[in-house]
Amino acid sequence: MPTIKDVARAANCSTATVSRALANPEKVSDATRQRVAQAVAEVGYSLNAAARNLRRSESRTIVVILPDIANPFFSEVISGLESVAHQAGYQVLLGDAGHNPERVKSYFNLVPSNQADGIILLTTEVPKALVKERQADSGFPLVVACEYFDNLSLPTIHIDNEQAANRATEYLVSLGHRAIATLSGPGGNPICKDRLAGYRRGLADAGIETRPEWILEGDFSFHSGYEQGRILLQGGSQRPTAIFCQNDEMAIGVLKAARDLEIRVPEQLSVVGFDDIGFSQYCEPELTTVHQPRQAIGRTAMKLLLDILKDRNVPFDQTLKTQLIVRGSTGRAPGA
Amino acid sequence: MPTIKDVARAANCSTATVSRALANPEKVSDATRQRVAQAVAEVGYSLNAAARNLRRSESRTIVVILPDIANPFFSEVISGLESVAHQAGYQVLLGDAGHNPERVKSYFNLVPSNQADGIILLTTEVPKALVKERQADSGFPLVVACEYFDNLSLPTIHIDNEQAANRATEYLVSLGHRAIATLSGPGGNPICKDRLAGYRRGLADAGIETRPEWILEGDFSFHSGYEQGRILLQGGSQRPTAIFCQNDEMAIGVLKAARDLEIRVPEQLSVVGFDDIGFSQYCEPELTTVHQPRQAIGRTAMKLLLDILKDRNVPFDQTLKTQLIVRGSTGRAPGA
DNA sequence: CTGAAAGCGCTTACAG
DNA sequence: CTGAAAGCGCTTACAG
Repeated sequence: MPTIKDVARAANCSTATVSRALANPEKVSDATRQRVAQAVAEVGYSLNAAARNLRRSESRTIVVILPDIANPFFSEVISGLESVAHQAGYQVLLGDAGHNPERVKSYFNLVPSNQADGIILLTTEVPKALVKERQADSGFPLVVACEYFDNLSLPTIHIDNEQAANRATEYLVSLGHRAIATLSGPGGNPICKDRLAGYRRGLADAGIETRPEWILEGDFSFHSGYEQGRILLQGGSQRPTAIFCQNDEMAIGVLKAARDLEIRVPEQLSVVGFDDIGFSQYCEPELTTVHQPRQAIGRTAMKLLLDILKDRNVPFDQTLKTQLIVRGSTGRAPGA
Repeated sequence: MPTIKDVARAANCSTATVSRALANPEKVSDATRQRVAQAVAEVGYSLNAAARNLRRSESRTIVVILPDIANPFFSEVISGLESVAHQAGYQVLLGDAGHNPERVKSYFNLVPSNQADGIILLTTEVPKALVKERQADSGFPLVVACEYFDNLSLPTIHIDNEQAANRATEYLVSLGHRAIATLSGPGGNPICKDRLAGYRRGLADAGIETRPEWILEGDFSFHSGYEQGRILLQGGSQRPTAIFCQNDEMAIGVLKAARDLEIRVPEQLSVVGFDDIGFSQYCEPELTTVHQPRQAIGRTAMKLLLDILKDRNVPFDQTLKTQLIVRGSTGRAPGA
């Protein structure tokens, strides 16, 4: 591989000048700049990033840690993250945590090892100690998005999960439903607790008592939605007329369970999801769901991290707006 | 950040010894190894990867270029790629091409700039010149998977697209269908041409003439499946009784078009997809489709690339097996 | 088994 | 506007 020395020789100048011509063209005369450009082409030079990173002690790389690359929720968040990063001259390294704490640890280690300048965390399924030592005052460039940690001080981009879940529940109430079940995500997750709280408040405000057997927990997968949906729909004396699911995949699993049990949606059962993934418009019936501004979440999170890296004074956390999208999976309660 | 010097001081030895203790523990005495380990913990050392990369001129990073991160087909391929890479001590940098040739160029540039050791290409939507100069004999470590380039000599992992499409078509014929349409992916893509060829051969072998108006092209999205599905299903004098789609998302779009037009699947229309994405079991009805061994494709591709990097003698390209999965979206032809 | 020393390819403060 | 030189933090061939 040709190095900066080869370019300098070909351009008949020093390596310092080549470096300047490439990184700060305005610090160099027109003639020199042109000679260098030509020499670069001539010898087929490309800058050795390892050397630059070592010298500058920065990598212009941001690591984004995902819980699971297969989750369709994240694709648009990533697209938002990447657009801002690339514009600012940063690359994005996507790290799939794959429910593996060791892997997460090794992604975090990319920062002290000078392979990444900062981290965006899209999951809270990480060793707690790892994050505790890296709160805002530690100087570790870390931004959390989509989810958040209880009782930790970390810059975070999120939505108002309690409010969004509450609106969804209120909407079901407004359709005359009173037998409203819910399917939560993993119970330890703060956003799941918030969504559950929003559901509870929605029922309480309508004077409806919650039933423990109508509050089930899944793991955000199609499959768990299907399994828990079957339990809700064929168990016990009374059947719910509506189910609020904490994400779209589980809601789509519930739709399938209803189909298997020959329960018609929305005539006999209303189903609401959360996220508005692309697929929610292609299931049968189309899914009523809470739309999250996923692009914007990604863009805002990356902006925040880049601002932190530049030591700019930035808003510590930001809450973005959601919107309930009404489609075919919800209707008036039977007999209402 | 503490450096190797700080560790050497704390362990009362040279930096060379520290380096050895960390990278080749067997080259160092037990006592020294322990002193170094303790010193590392004491000063909170972590190796500067930029310095190591510069010195070794390798990055232990593989870049995987995806056409579009939102495409659910790739998640499992990636998981296969990552598992092999991590085991071998490599990281994976996922690059979203986003239909942007400039971005692809910059990903390729990571290799000469010493930020990546090799590239795995999961799309052929890249500037042709970029690949032409990097064929097998160029020494550029590049492996293509899932897709391939016509007339270029590049190590490739793929399936037999012609055969898989042919089997799917034969299956429809065996159900008594003779009015079989197809929905292709982007026509310039070699794998799409192969699948189309398999379809044509299936019809020819059954003595059925192809009809140009029954060979439509989409872009692999839900939406294009829906649009083209409507055209196939409401156009002209005769309606096809079966549609073979070149991926699952388009097939799911076709299912929706059929629903809108009140055409019952599979009673009045059979639909076959390709890929077997997770969603194909949760649409209504469940999709008959060609299963691709996505994990295995990923694993095999990464193994091949790592072998190439180690200069091992390796099979140049490998074809993995597919399987037709019969589900609820196909049935006997009406009146057959 | 260990150390002194060279060198990977850049960038940048300093001097002119 | 340009160059000489130091130095970023490692690894490794060489010598002992």
